[in-house]
Amino acid sequence: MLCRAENGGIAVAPIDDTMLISYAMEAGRRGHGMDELAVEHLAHRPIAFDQVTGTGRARITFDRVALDKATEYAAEDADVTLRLWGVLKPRLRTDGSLALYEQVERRMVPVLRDMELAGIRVDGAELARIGEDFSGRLVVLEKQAHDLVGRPFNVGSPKQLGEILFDEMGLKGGRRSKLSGAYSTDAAVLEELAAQGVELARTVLDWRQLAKLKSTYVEGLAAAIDPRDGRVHTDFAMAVTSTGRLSSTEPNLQNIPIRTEEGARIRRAFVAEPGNVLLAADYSQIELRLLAHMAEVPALVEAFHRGQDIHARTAADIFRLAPEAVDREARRRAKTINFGIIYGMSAFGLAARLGIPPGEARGIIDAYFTQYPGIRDSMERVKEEARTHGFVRTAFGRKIWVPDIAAKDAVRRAGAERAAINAPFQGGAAEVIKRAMVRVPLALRDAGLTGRMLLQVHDELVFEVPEAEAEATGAVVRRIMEGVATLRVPLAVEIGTGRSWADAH
DNA sequence: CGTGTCACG
DNA sequence: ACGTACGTGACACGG
Repeated sequence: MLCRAENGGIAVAPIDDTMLISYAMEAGRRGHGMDELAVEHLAHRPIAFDQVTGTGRARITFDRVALDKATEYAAEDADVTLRLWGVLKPRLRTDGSLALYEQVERRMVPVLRDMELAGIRVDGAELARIGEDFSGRLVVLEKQAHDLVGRPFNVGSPKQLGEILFDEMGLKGGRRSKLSGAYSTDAAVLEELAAQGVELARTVLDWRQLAKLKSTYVEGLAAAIDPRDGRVHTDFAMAVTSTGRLSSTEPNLQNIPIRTEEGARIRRAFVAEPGNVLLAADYSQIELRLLAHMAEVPALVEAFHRGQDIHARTAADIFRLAPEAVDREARRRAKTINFGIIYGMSAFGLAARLGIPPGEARGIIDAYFTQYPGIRDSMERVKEEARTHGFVRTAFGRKIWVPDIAAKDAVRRAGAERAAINAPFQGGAAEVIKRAMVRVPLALRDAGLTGRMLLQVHDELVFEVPEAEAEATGAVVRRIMEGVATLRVPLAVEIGTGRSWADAH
């Protein structure tokens, strides 16, 4: 990254970044780190960091590396970066990716820097209380599991559990994994057993949920609170995913629980500073809106313009029901198939999700494509584009490479076809929210508002704002987020505020 | 350190 | 006959 020195020489707003230049052109095709780019574009393998600092136990920090070695390493780093820039920068224009890079990706760097620096307040005392509660319940569940089996075992060991369920207890439904030959004991398997009345399965499911929440979130999050400000600062990665999405690490703040009551307690520990509220702004059904737009499906376009419940509308269309005849089950099935379409599903996959025979699932898919023929055509075009060029494009022109589309192995190839179908939706949504992210902070400043953008969770932005500014901030955020793209359907944003992240939904 | 599992969108 | 919905990251287990 080539940067202007500011803030004590810490890079904040790049002139250019070879990682992002590469990512703008070749997402999905390779990694974008300097070493990998140097091998690919300069036929040069840079000095390994491990080689300079030592490996394993011998590793030392860079400040203790001998000056001549440190100099060589650092100088090479600068040299390689400049040479990569000379090769890659001119390609952006001919590749057609210059606008994506300059107007979206590069402008995201200082935006994400501000978000990472700001962090979000997490109530450590509340996490501790949740942890105490979970610990007590885990002890009870563990004893219950041991009693059901008749002896102690490690509830957290899938291997031991599988052998108990399928060898000792002789239960049916044991699927052995291809690689290790171990029985699968994942949630789908245990839910099936629990439905058959196997008490141990429900106990383990409950234990697993609490154990997951306790180790990853209660303890992991508590350890990540910066004692200097009581806040958690994630690290957003801009060039990791194959689709244009961000990712978040150490800690990952893009997978904080919400779906269960126990999970929601964790999210309630994410709070605003006194006098402030958290404001959450979510794009409503953004991937389905992109589907309606890209496949030009008249019924779906109309439904979004009218503000209809899109899953209920789909249910009415494919099951041939009057709108008032759509019950919860029909809507649930339609919702599952709508998601399935976006994921490039198979009849088998849909059958597994709905718990129905594959033949019946096939019938539902046929009805869907009969009702919305534009979607079938659009999916075929996308697969053809992938086979012809090796990449697909989002509605805004980002190339997403799908190298496995040419794989000899049919299973890999089928997986690549599903990824190719999904990429324009997932990648298109990622671009919409990135465009909003570069505009919203400027718009807030222009409006004299002082709130800060803290988090992005794929279709959601989280802000911390003074209570008195909440309403005005929501109006600005909505205006920008809904206005960043003009599609055949409107973009809709749902906004909520509250003392905690859970309350903001 | 690979595998299984599971948290999110 | 096969394996089966897209994209991530973190943790525990066990060799």
